[in-house]
Amino acid sequence: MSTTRQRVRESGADAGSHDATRRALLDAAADVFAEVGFRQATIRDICKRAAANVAAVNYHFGDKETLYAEVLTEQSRLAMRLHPSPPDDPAVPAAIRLEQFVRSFLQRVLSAELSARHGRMMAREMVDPTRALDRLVKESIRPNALQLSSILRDLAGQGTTEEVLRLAGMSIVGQILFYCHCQPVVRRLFPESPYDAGQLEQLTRHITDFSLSALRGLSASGSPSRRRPQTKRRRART
Amino acid sequence: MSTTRQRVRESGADAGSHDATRRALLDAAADVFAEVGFRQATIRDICKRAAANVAAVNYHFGDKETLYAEVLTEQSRLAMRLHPSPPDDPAVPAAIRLEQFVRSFLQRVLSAELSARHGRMMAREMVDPTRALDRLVKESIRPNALQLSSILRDLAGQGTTEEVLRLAGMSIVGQILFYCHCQPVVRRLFPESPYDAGQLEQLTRHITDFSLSALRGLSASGSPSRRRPQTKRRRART
DNA sequence: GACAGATTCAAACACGTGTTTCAAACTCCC
DNA sequence: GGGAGTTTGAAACACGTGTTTGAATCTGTC
Repeated sequence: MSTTRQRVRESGADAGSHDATRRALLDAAADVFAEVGFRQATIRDICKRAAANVAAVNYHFGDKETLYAEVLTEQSRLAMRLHPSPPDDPAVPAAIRLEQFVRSFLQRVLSAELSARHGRMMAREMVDPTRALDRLVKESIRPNALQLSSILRDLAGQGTTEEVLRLAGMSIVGQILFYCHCQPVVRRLFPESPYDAGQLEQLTRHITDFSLSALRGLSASGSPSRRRPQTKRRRART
Repeated sequence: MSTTRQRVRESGADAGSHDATRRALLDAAADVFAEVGFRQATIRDICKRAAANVAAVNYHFGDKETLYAEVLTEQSRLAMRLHPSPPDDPAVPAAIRLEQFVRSFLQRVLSAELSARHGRMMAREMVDPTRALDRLVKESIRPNALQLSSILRDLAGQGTTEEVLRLAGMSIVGQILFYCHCQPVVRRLFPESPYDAGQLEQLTRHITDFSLSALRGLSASGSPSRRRPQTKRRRART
């Protein structure tokens, strides 16, 4: 088992032991935070993996929370750099842009080359937020939501209200995040599910098709939301 | 601030102080586990809310994990009793059964009268599983998944493969769970979102419409999954 | 009322946590 | 090579954790 520190130091680019230790800490911390979350992660575990002393975190970052914040933004930028959202190019058909949006989103949160670190950390932030969530929303979640809105606006019919667009956006993001947030359950329900690149591509196509098909139907059924008179609310009677 | 214990004792039905303490512990534990999760919850906090001694948990339940397991199944059964899944009645149109499935699911995980305890605990189990997850999958998640499959089988066209049914099911559950798992984000993106009974009903209708519309499209487009030749994989450039 | 058993209680135990301390080792520059 | 400044290291600190202990109190029964 080679420590992160060794990997960093052997990989050349050793700009002094200060930066090497800092790098090793960031890498080890990314693994640990993704595996067990901010609160459950221990500085001792991180430092052991980075082959650094327990005091290293406080020396280089001040405290655990600052280290976490740096890891979070670094992983977020890394994921966005490796799998960027599609450009907002009006020349590209909106359906294609939606597919690209879904694909890049899925890859950011699930692709193996990132060990799904970003996705796991995001999932934890949503279910069990830390003080870092506000910045995360501002810097990466909200921009993403706005981009999806813009794609959906192009896709939907003229009469579609902002509210329907918002709901449709959440339906799409919900489908994507399901595979990220519920991975332990999906693996138990469908043990044959590989969660590899091939399946990611299959998921991309399914979510895109499912959502495009849904949007076509919603546009076709027109704007009035007063439909379905047959079902009164809550009339289950066994 | 009245403690759970007081509430229990004042509410009559005091079948001896043993059972009263046990009940108070279960209630307090449900609140705490839902608020901060199994690992972050402390026995001292639970006992303080239950107005019981620190040793009470070990005396009545053995240890923290056993208490957690009991809370989990109790809350799960409570949610299922208050908002049961629709019966598998072939006389009811599948579209209606889907709507009832979505509504009861949303109510189980989000409705205020349960303080969304069940939903929060489930969300935590999925993102950060404990040893209780296996039983949860076996006793409540898998049966639910099977019921959804049965509804979808009735809804989809004849040629629909098991795999497409599975994917569609996950698309639907993903939409439902999004509002549960991502509540902190949704509240930040849309501060006006009330998360009340009215919105639950609106969500029920949206998710049902969206999904029915999607399924109609998928059935119509036929079984062959080899479509969309125009987009080669990963050709983003820029 | 007295006794056995059940229940509660304050205190303690053993351990793990984030953080701090300060001396030792190292680095860099002259 | 020496010394200032940086970085590391082992140890300790203060606190919070789940669990245990054994005495005190309560409960029901004769």
